[in-house]
Amino acid sequence: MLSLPEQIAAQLAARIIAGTDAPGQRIMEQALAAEFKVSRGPVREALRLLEKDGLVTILPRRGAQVTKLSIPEVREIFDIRIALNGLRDRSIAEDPERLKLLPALEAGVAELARLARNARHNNEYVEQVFQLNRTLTGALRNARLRAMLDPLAQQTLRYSRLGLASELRRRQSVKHWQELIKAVRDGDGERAQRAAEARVRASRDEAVKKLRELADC
Amino acid sequence: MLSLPEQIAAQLAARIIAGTDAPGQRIMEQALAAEFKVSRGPVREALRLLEKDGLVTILPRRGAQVTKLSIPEVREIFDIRIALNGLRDRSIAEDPERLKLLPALEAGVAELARLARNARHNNEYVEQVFQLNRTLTGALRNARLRAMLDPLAQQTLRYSRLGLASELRRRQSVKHWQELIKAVRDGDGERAQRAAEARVRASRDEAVKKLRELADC
DNA sequence: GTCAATAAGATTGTTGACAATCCTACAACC
DNA sequence: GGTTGTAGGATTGTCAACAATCTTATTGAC
Repeated sequence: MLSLPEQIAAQLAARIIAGTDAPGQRIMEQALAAEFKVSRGPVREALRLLEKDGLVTILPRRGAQVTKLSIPEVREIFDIRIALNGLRDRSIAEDPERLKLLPALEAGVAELARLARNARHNNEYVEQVFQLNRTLTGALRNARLRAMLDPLAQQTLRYSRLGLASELRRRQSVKHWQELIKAVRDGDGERAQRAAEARVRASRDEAVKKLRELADC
Repeated sequence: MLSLPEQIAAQLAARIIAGTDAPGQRIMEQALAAEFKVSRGPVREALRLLEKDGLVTILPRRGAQVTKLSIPEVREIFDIRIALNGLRDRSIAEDPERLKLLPALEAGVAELARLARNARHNNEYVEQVFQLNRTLTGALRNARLRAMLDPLAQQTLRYSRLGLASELRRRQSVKHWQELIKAVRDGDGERAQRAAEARVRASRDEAVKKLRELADC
């Protein structure tokens, strides 16, 4: 059972990720309280929860707004993801119980490869990458690392879509995932780490490139 | 000017880090509200702030308590620090403006080397390491990484003290810092990253070892 | 003697009202 | 014309009371 603030936060998060609430848009406590039929207390707390995940930015005495990321900030988040996803995939590859994860991982990557072949499936492809990441993060023993990774993945989800538009990139990405599977199977932590780092780095570079192109328009 | 919740959070944080409030100790909103002569609202928010930094753990409907870390959890935090301090020191070594940082870094490490020679200075030594880390983190361009690193360093501060008791360890630690200086001077990001990883890894292993010894008593 | 049910007290969660601050529009002045 | 100062409204910050839930102590049955 989710607490009242958590329920409100979840609904707002869905809106923000879906883009219904645009970046930079102001969020007012009163309005949300009226909408959800609660007082401002739980709404305040929900906004604090979303701030922790980076989806909302709170300015003292000036309220909250949907987080608006500049290109350097998107890059920053990807940089952190490179390091932490590396640690994650290394931990998983070195976990004695990693073999239990392999079937799900293989099935997920097979589906990914299928989606990669057709550009029309770009959104499904990105969604599948997100699910694969959730699978891996969920298998993590380090609860703190999990708590840090989930919001970062969520924040970059919007921007990841931009970077995977080309077939070349999707094929390259699938290769990285297949490399990870091998590393996990062999229990080779270093290799898993390198594959993860390369994967997220490629994602970062493409996202930044696409954002720059969009900014020029 | 710090907001009311921030002021309360800062005072509580100081207490927790100093050990005045012991790990596992229950924290009650009412009591704090009376002590700080405010209502429970700001206190609630202060506790949420401390939870974000990991100093306090909030259990739904059961209040807050000073975070109590198990040995595996301490290890988890150090593991994350290995990855993120690596990224930090690499970023700094590759920063075009890194040379501005060198004098402070060199002075700090020289002071560290002086303190390392005498076991009586163990607490000052640990404090100096903490300050050096703050210097580096403060120079970081990536604001998000900074916001993640500061709480992690704070959380491990208590446990770092345990690991640096032996002269061998202190001397080894100084070596790692000197290696970092060289890497920063040369702009060698990879080398800086490796030095940082080795440094924090050694810190982790010693802290975990000492905690295990303490747990046996 | 141990365990379970229950009731009293304590504590967190929520609410609506009040206080402090910020933003906007308009007017006076240089 | 542009800038500064000043109301008015809007919005966040704080408070104290009430509701919901949890903890603890006690009682009773087995």
